[in-house]
Amino acid sequence: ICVGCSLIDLFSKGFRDLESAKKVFDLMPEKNSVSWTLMITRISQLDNPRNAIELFLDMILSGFIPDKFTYSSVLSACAELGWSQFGTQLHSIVVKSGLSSDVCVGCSLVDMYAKCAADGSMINSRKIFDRMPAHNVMSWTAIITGYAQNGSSDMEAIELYCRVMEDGSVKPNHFTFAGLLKACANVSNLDMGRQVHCHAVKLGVASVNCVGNALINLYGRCDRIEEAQKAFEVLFEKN
RNA sequence: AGAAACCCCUA
Repeated sequence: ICVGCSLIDLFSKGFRDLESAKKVFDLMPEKNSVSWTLMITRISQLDNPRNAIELFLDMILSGFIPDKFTYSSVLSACAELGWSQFGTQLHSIVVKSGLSSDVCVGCSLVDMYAKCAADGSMINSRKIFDRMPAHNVMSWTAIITGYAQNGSSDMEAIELYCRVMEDGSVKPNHFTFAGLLKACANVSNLDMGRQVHCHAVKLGVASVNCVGNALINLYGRCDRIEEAQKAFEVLFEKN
């Protein structure tokens, strides 16, 4: 099984050759939840989340028990498709399986509800977030980005960021800043954006592509072309 | 041996 999994990873991640990876998977004499999850994840990333979910259903029908790795991967596929009904079903299975307290699974649920809410409501996402027993930079980023992406409660994203800073136990990363700057741009809050920009510089992530692009977007929207240009000039990698 | 969060663009 270990050799098969390594081959699947080599073909899919290494050579981007999903077909060969799938052949190895299909020919494996014995499978376990690791090999199933690996194949589901790679199909979701390199092919189509829809096919990943199909394989997940095959996994269940074949009698294998998904674990927290499987659920976070499938929830992420579901989020990408915006399948809210399926997402809710997954949520209830996760709860029944006793996996809902895992931080990765919780993070995936927060993200799924944020992306699947038809009306852009963050209510379900926030409920999951508030009930999570532990948080890390990813769960904070997931909820902040959730508020930033629907555009109706960007101030909440900013308030959550303030809580992260007060708390002090979690260090924001480039993903956090990208989402937060998007929220600032949505409401054209230049003052807040500049403060956030300052923090990003202090933490050394202002030149990371996604942060830099978010800064350019923010300053562009606020008609600050010189500042946008400065953000562009310091990008590590321009594309 | 496997999982989760990110900007802009594509829209």
